[in-house]
Amino acid sequence: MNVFLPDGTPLELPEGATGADAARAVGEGLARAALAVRINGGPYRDLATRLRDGDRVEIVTRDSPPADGIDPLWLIRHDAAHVMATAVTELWPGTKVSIGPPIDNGFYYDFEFPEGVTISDADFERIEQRMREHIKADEPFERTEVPVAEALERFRSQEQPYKVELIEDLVRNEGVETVSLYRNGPFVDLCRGPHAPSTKRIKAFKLMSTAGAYWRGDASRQMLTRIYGTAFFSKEDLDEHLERLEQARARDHRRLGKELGLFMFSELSPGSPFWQPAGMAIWNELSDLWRSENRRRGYREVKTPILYDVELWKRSGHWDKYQDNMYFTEVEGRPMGLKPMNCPAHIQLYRDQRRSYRDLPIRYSEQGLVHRHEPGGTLHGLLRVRHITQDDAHIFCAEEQIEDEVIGCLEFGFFLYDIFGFEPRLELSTRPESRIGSDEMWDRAEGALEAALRRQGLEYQVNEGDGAFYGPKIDLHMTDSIGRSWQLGTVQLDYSMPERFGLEYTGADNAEHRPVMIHRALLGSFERFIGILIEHYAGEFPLWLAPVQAIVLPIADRHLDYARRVEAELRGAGLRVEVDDRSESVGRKIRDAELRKAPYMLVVGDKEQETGQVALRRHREGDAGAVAVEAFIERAREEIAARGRAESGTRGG
RNA sequence: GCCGGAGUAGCUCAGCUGGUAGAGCGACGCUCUUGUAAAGCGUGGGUCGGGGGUUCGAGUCCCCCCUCCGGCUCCA
Repeated sequence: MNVFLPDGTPLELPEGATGADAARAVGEGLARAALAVRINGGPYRDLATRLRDGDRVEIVTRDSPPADGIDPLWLIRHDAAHVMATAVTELWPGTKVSIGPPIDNGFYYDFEFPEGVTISDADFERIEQRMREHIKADEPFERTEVPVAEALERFRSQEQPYKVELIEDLVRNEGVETVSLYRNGPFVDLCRGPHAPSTKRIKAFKLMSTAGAYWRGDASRQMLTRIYGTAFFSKEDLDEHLERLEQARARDHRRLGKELGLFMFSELSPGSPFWQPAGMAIWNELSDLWRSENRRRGYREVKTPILYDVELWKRSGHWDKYQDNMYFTEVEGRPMGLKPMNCPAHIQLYRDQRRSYRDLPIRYSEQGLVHRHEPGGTLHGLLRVRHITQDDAHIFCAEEQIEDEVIGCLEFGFFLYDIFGFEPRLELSTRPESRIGSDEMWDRAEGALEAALRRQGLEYQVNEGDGAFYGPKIDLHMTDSIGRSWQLGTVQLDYSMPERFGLEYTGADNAEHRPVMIHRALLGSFERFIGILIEHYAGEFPLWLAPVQAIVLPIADRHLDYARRVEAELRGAGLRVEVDDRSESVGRKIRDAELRKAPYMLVVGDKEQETGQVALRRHREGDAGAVAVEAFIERAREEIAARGRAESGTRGG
């Protein structure tokens, strides 16, 4: 028979030839490099797949493009997961296996170890050693297709309940009659495939960490032990990956927060940052920006209490839906709760007067301090805290104003993100199972958000069932330095709260109408946003955000007076400036200023003192020559006004 | 909340099988007075996360709790 290579060249092969045969027919080199085969532009298939006359055949090697979400690395990571399961089940007989997929940057496998066995990274060496043996043995991955009954019998007799459950679900949900099994060496796994031809294709791998993981992601089910690993086609690629991880760790906001003296945490108030002066400088810049932009866009700033009679929370629905995450106390015998959200407070402001359609939309903004009892195991530096300062706003508007207001919120968000060079992902979250309000309300609310997104031509992903209990929302997500995704902004549409609190406005028809509420946060919270900023800039803030914008470095003690005069002048110009007055060498002062990531170092000695200048040094860029103090001030002011994106802000991106 | 790991000086960390704690950096003092990424010498500094227990004796072994780290679940 004849098959055709990607360039159209025909290749003559015997009947029943496989992808591997085709590769070998082309050349020994390709046969050695071959990982899988694509037939007629289809998905990756095992190299052992039989070809048919007239097939267009493409041999997948490490450099092949992905297809159907699978790429060459996916293959060997999938292989590595099987090999790891092989090693683990040999080392700890009786271990129950569940699933082991490739993921971004690696793979994992979830196991249930025999009673009394716990695994930690101290066991990795043993497991890796055993894996290396299997890889060296060059064991082929052999696919067999077996009837469901046979597969069930096999895994039941081996006491592998998770595999049995997976097969039963495949039968129930997909009506399958056969399942595929893959064997490598002594290990047979239920697996859809595909796999590379043999274990030897795994050229470099490393086990990374262990974790608990619920079976099927369900917290009410068995907790399994997950082992994460990664695999590459070469030792160099693996080393490069490890190096990248190391660099990412260096920009972890918790580490930089400590190094740069931005904030701290105390055991005395877990999940609640203590802001040092340097961190507060960043906070205040952000706050100024936020405040002036809100004002410009027709928001009026308010401030509301943090402690309320629980009656309020019963009325709002938080008592029923959110109690477990709230803090309660008693004041003179009266049950009170700390606010986890600002909306009921803003509703009180709305209700303080009768409202007319002429007043709408009413836009209240607040840097609202809320407390949420986040479970202990979920706290994470500034990114997941219990003490949260939201850049909150609530818009009360008429139904026909919704679309414009939602668009206004999104545009505001993009305006802010653009300053930092952020490109967040949008997600539309729809009605959750546990909710308040009628289906008809939810239809309208979801429809309005979708209409706004479409009108702006924005790309978004739908998260079914992920909405707030009172309404659907559009969320804006960002990724941190080690690839974890965090929600920043949110725009939420709410028909429920206005109803629960009986909000009204008088329409042009002189009848009472019900307003709609839009809940909106753009930075999300100051805490989280600053955490993301620290990682984004790797602590090297643009001038306008830098906690210390310039450090004056006198060459010798006799220049201290002049240094202080420069300091006073810069401070008078509104700059955050310090003098390094230690009796240290210039080299030392520069080194320390560099480590503090100060954008500007101003060296002053005899020459500068005589001429009224400073010797400028830009962070990371070295000596930039002498300039007059006034000229530096001018330059700094311009840079600050531009918010410095071009100067240094993009470095962290 | 769940699984696993960790908590020793301000920071980074050492401390073997139990015998009353150590380094580097920082801090402080003195000397040096310095021209673009670490001057020299010296001095302090620790209820070993907290509480119980075992032991003649606990940083070290056991139990409980707290906090942090990596995940999982959750994140209105």
